[in-house]
Amino acid sequence: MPVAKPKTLEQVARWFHALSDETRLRIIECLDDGEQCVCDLMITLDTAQSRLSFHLKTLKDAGLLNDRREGRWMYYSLNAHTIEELQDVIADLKRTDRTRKTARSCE
Amino acid sequence: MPVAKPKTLEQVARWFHALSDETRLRIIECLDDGEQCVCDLMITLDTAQSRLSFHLKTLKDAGLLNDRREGRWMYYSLNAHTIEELQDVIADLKRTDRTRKTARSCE
DNA sequence: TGATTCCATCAAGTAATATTGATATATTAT
DNA sequence: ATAATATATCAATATTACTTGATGGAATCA
Repeated sequence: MPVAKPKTLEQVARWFHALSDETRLRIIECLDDGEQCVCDLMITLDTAQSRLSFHLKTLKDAGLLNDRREGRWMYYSLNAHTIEELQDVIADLKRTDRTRKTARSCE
Repeated sequence: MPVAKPKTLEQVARWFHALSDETRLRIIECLDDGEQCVCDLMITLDTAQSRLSFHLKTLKDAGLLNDRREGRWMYYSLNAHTIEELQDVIADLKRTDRTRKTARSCE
């Protein structure tokens, strides 16, 4: 039986928080096609630069994105490792056979 | 090739927001063992009643929990269907072979 | 009926996040 | 060096979320 590595609730909550915003989900959709520089994301997402920068930082600080400088451009990409960890977290929720158990009665 | 059903970004963001709080993650951990009534969750999580009620509502409104009344007690349980949908969302992020693609150069 | 239990909801206060416009920094071009 | 470009960061404000204590409703008990 594979046992999931322990991840702190704090870390998991941070991941989910990073994913809890539509703009950031749109960023992730874009990056799913491969890495992109900020200038391209600005055009694709039609978003003000400082706003985009804020959301990229939020995603990066949560560990969901990698970045790479090339000249004046910053390229962002998805962090595949974190995404796998997230997948594990959700998979753990499905582990239990929920049909079997009901609560003990409270009376 | 299975193509994921479209889920609105708004809905997905709501799911992730519901999961972005440590208290709510702890609730979900508890419910992973089967349904529980609020009074038991209060004891297990050592949480004030109105606070717990707030977080249960947040999870329920997001579609992550089911509830059921039995006498004076409310029993909450995980919504397995939503969890499967969430799993699909994360799985979609892994779809792409990311090693292949790099951005076109910006110069 | 009145009292009690379980829970939801509300109001007020506080904290955390997001948006906007302005400024700063790094890199490259002239 | 000066100018231009790409991006980050800051400060002010607006918005959203969370916590707490109080109140209210529904179900049960005496």
